[in-house]
Amino acid sequence: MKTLRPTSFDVAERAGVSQSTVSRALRSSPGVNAETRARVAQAAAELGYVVDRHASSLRLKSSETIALVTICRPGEDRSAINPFYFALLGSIAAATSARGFNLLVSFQESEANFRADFVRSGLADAMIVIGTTSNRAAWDYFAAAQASGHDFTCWGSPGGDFHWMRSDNEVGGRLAADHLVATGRRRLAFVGPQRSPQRQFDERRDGFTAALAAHGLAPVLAEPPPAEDRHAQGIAAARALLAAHPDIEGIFAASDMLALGVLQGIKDMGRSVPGDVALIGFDGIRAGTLADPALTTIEPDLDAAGEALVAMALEDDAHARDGTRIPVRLAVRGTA
Amino acid sequence: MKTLRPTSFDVAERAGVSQSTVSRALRSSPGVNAETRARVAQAAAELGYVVDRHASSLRLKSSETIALVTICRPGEDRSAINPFYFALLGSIAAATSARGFNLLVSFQESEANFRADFVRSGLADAMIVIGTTSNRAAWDYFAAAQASGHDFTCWGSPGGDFHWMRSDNEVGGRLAADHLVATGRRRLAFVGPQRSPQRQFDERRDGFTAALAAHGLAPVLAEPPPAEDRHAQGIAAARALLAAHPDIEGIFAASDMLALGVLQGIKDMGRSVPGDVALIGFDGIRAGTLADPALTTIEPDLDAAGEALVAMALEDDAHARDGTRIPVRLAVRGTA
DNA sequence: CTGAAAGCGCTTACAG
DNA sequence: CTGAAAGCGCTTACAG
Repeated sequence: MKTLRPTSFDVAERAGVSQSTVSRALRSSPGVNAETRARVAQAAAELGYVVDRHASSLRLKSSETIALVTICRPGEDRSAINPFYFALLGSIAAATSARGFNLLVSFQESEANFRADFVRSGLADAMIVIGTTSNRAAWDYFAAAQASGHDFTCWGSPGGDFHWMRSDNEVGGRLAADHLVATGRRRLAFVGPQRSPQRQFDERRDGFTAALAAHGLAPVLAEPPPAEDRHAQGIAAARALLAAHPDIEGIFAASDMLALGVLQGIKDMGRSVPGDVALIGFDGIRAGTLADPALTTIEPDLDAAGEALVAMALEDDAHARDGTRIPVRLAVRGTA
Repeated sequence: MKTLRPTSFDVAERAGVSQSTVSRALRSSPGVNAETRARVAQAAAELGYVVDRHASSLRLKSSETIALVTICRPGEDRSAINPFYFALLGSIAAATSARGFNLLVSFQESEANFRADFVRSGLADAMIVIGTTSNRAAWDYFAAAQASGHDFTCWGSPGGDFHWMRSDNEVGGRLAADHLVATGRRRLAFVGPQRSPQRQFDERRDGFTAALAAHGLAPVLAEPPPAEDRHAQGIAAARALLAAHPDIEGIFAASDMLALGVLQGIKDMGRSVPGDVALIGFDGIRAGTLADPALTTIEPDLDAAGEALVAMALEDDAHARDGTRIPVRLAVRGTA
């Protein structure tokens, strides 16, 4: 029942001008008589005319869209994706939309749906890759894709020689250390992957350790045991940590999902938070504010992250070069 | 530094065939010699050739993409979007990708970025609209858009005469009631909007009420007071409810975000969960599993929801007609 | 300031 | 089974 979509020729006929004039008027090209322009706009509105983006993009060789791929864990249920990536997706969408661009999203997890040709097929002008760094096959695929000319920008430098953007992790680690020390905690621990291929967790740990060293302190470093997901890892890590070091007074967890598990683990061990043990996470995910008590965390400026990723992918911002850092802040809530 | 993207003419030259043959071979049209097809595929691979989607879509008049718009609260931070919608977005992405379609996403909140012309501009073959029902201006805009011929399918029937798909809310309400009664609770309450323009919350309440009536019981109906978001509403609602009805033994909240607030509110009143008060939510969001205790909830089958929304939007499933219900199940966790 | 025409890179009906 | 050619709906250099 769909009526044939009107073309610029239909608008031209109705406005009594040529098709070229319709195109110029609608793109607000300079040098179109104001009255003509109004007549065209009028006719277009009456017909419900909208420019065909395929014809337009084909001609202009630009689609004004960004492709965003989110790497998932293999077999992972979509609702189990780390909420941090959904929040990042939202901020990328905002930055994209602010430029009048469209956003194409793709969740990828295995050979069955790996894809990196969004730019080459003309579908997008640039590609951004975010998501879990634990999917080795996915990152190998994207490393190979880059080698064969598919360019992209990613979040968090998951190994490889990628263009990346990430939080100011070191400063975040320092903020966590300083806050814990300022509130009187001395026996501290860092819970996070110690041998991750990516640098993010290392940076958080190093910033934490360096700031503590300035106070003559050294944290216990706890590697979370393998488990179903970050949350489960956090629970197990906290239990083991408190069993081995009953005197721990403060914990800095490498991410909020891990921290939420640690929170549960601390409670499981019969300790109170923040009374017995203070806790600080990293990411600023919404679920942290819903925890009991609400999670104190290091929060990256997500709006800045979305904008910087898009700018860098589009290469239209000389300042958004490799290694730019997204500012973070300490969000003091209930756990520390 | 980007080399000119190769076209089908380049592939044709390299394979020693005509451009039309390249197109046929790559689209696996019938009636192409196997050996020719292999030679073309070979040449395409060597050149890193990928079909230009704009040229292809222009010709085929189909883009094989779905547009998904998510309505946000005005002024809402992207990370504050109800996680249920992110999960739904993920399942829609999965259903879309399973068909080899692309997904274009757009978060909209105010006049500044309302847009409904994805199909008319050729960018997408169909449009799905999800998100908060509390943004009146947005739904007025989409009602007007529909009136002027922009068709779409939405989640939850937010008023208007839309094509919609929603959970089997009544059954969900019944499951909650039966579980609460089966575990010995008699003094029960429903916490949720009573005068919402949309029917979803009413259906959950009605199912709950009807099932209780069969046991000769009637719930207290508590309208959450206005507050910043659903979570804050839940906290306030639980406090007021328990102050007015100290003998309440079980609560069914209209959504998980509300339930998470109710959980906090119950604790604030010095009651234990589920010891003193049992609690059941609705939606099955991830944050519920992170609560302490983990939230018992009514969980819609999101995979089915994504698939049904896409099928209905594409009108390629005779069974996915208006009014189809997505099955729900009771997920028993810690709060009831 | 406006119009006629070429061309973006495909797909497919029409010949052979 | 394969090729030459038309045409999808735009944008813009070229004339006027």
